Amino acid sequence: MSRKIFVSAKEVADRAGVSRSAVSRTFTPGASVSDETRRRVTEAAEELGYHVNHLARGLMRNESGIVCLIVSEMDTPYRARLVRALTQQLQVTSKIAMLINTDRSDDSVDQALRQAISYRADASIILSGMPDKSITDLCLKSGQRLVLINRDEDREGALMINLNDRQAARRAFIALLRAGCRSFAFANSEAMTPSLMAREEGFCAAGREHGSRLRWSVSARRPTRAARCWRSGFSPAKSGRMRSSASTICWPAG
Amino acid sequence: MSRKIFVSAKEVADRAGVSRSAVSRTFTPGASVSDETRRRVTEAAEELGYHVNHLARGLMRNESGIVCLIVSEMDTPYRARLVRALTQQLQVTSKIAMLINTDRSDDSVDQALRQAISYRADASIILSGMPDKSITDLCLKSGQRLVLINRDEDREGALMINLNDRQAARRAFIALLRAGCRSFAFANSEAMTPSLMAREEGFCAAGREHGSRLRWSVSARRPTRAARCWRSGFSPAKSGRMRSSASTICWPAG
DNA sequence: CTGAAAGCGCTTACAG
DNA sequence: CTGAAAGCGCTTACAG
Repeated sequence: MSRKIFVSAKEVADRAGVSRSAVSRTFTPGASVSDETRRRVTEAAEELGYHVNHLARGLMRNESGIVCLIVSEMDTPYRARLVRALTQQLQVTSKIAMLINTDRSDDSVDQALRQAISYRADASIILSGMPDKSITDLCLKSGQRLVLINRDEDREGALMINLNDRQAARRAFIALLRAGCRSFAFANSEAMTPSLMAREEGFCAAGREHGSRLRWSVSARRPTRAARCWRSGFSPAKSGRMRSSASTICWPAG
Repeated sequence: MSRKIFVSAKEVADRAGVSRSAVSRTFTPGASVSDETRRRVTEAAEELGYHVNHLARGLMRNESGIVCLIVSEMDTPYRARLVRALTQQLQVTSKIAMLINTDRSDDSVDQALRQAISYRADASIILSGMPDKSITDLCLKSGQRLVLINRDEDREGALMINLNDRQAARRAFIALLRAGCRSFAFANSEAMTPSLMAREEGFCAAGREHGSRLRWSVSARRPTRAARCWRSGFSPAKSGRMRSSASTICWPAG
């Protein structure tokens, strides 16, 4: 059905009147080839439209050049920007990004990692979800690097990149304060993940340090659930509920 | 440095007491293997953490399973959503997306396509920019499929997916009209690409068909350039300029 | 159904 | 610097 016929090194070698080895060397930075040989090979390759087969090269070099980006809901502003930045930087270092979408299903991330292994990715970067320890161990054991971004759980041997939530929330408060806001509300989810709680703590702490003329509230993600609510002085006051489906929002209520 | 040691089919074969062929067949849907052999192979593979090497498989099958997504500014809402939908659908059909970022530089898209060829992608989907004919011809000739999304230029042999700009702009007008808007403005870029002009035409045409009590204006993307401006009855009236850096905007001005 | 063998397109010591 | 040769991990006729 699909008869793919890319030109091979052999064809280039024949046209240039050299060995396949010479062709290979010409496309390997640092390999020893005479200028004359290189010239003839390059010329022949150009005429034929030759491109090194990265599948075969990866097989031999034991290095595919592929880095998997594992992410869910990637059209979210934060993730979209992250994915863009990552793919760009990857390209700068001559790597290439493979993008794998995950969903809410349990083994979604595990499946993604299995794909990464199948394509012998040099590394996998996880932006969403958390895979089973058994599969991450296999990756690590096989020599694949693992990068976890903003993941709560720990994975021995993986590179972890985490946001300092407490500090970030603190800065957000200061920024709002400087902008002239004097009445605040902080809406949080009831998921109570470490990240969410750290943000709340950071924001609250900063609030407390800056006087008591502030209105303060913490609410639930789902409006149907009762929400906790504090007012004035950053201490609980009266219950209320808010409409919000976003993960975490904080805004000046004044 | 990076000693990668993934388990191979040979190891699985040894542990299962069968030939490498049997292992290969077990992981090839539709291949003839006895239940007993399949069971032993599957078990051994599981224990060893074996995963078919897609690099090698792609080499033999002459089908990598890779589809390249070539796109610039992918964190833009429209593109981010498109990339997400594409990667998801690709996964459903057992393909995998390779993401390549392009920028404004001239040969950016050509380079991306060269990457696609190097990895022997089964297909390339171009969301941004337009590559040289020479390189697209090479792709096509090599048997790689090419999909162009919303590209103005034509490329014989490539699958073209285009938005019906005229129709879309028409619908936008109707939607605004139904929402109760009675005074309209249409801001356009001076780039005058076929897409932009088609949108303008569609919007204007719909406007004309719905009476003359409408205010109408077309402006330039760059506020420093003089803008064309029509008012009342959808005919040119008075020049003006507008502040806008967006590509195309239309909004009710009343 | 099964295994031995050839071959995919490359890289890399090895000997010249 | 250069080529012949071995080998990467797989698939697929081929003969049994």
